[in-house]
Amino acid sequence: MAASIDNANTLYAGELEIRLDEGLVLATGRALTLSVREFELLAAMARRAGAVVTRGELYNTVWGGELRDGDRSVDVYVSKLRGKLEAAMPDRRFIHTHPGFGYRFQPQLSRDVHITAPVD
Amino acid sequence: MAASIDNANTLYAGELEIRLDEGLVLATGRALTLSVREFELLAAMARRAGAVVTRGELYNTVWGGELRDGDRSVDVYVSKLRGKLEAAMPDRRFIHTHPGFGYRFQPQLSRDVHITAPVD
DNA sequence: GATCTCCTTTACGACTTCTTCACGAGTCGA
DNA sequence: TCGACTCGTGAAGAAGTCGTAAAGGAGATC
Repeated sequence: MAASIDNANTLYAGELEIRLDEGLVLATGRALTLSVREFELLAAMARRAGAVVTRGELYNTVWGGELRDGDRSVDVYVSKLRGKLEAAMPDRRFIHTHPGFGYRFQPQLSRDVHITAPVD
Repeated sequence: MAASIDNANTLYAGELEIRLDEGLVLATGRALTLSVREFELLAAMARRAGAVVTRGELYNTVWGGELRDGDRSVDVYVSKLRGKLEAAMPDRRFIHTHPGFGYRFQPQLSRDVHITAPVD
C-alpha cells in the first residue's frame, strides 16, 4: 500500500498530501487547485492506493449511481487529474492504466516505469 | 503553515502583521485602514493560514450564525480585502480561491503563480 | 439635518466546471 | 491487414460559481 493514513482526515501518497476535509491537495508542499470532481476522484483512488479499481467503482464512489454504458466521465477526469499532477510534479506518475480492468493509483518515479516495462 | 503566532495577540503572514487586540494591520510596516468586518475576516483567515476554509466557516466566525443560501457577504468582503491588500502590496497574493470549496489564505509572490499556472 | 462610513443585498458579467461527443492512437486476435 | 475494442484527450455547450460595482439603509459625527 503506497498511501498511508495519518489520521482520518489526511492521506499521504509519495509527495502528495490529500486533506480530505478541506478539499486541499499539496504537491511537495504547494497547493493544487482541483475542482470538486477532480478532488473526489483523487481521494477515491488514493484511498485504494496500490489496487486496481474499476471505472464502475470509481463512478459509484465519486458520482454516485451506476456507470452507464459509454459514459467516459471517469476517463475524462483521470486525464484532467493526470494533467494537474504532472504539471506540479513532472517526474512522477500516480495514475496507472490497466486496460480492460481499470486504474491503479500508486506514486512512482516516471523513470522507474521505463526501466521495468511490465510493472505498469 | 504560513502565518506564525508570536504571542496570542499578533499574527504574522509574509509582510503582513495583524495585531488582533488593536485592530491594526501593518503591510510592510504601513498601517492599513480596514473596517471591522474586513479586519475580522482577515484575522479569521490568517488564523487558519494554509488551510482551505469554507464560506460557511468564515461566516460563522465573523458574522456569527449560519450562512444562508445565496448570501454573498463573504465573497464581497473577500473582494474588498483583496483590493486593499493588493493596493498595499501589489506583487503579493494572500487570498486564493478554491472553487467549490472555499478560500485559502497564504502569502505568496504573484510571480510564483504565473510560473506554474495550474498549481495556483 | 447633512454628510460620512460601513454594512447588506442585489445584479450582471466573467470565469470555471461538468457533461457529452468526437476523433485518433494503440492493442489484440483472426 | 482488417476490424473490433479500449483508451487519451480536445472541444463545445450548458450549468454553476465567483468577482465586484452599485444601490439603499442604518448609525455615527459634525
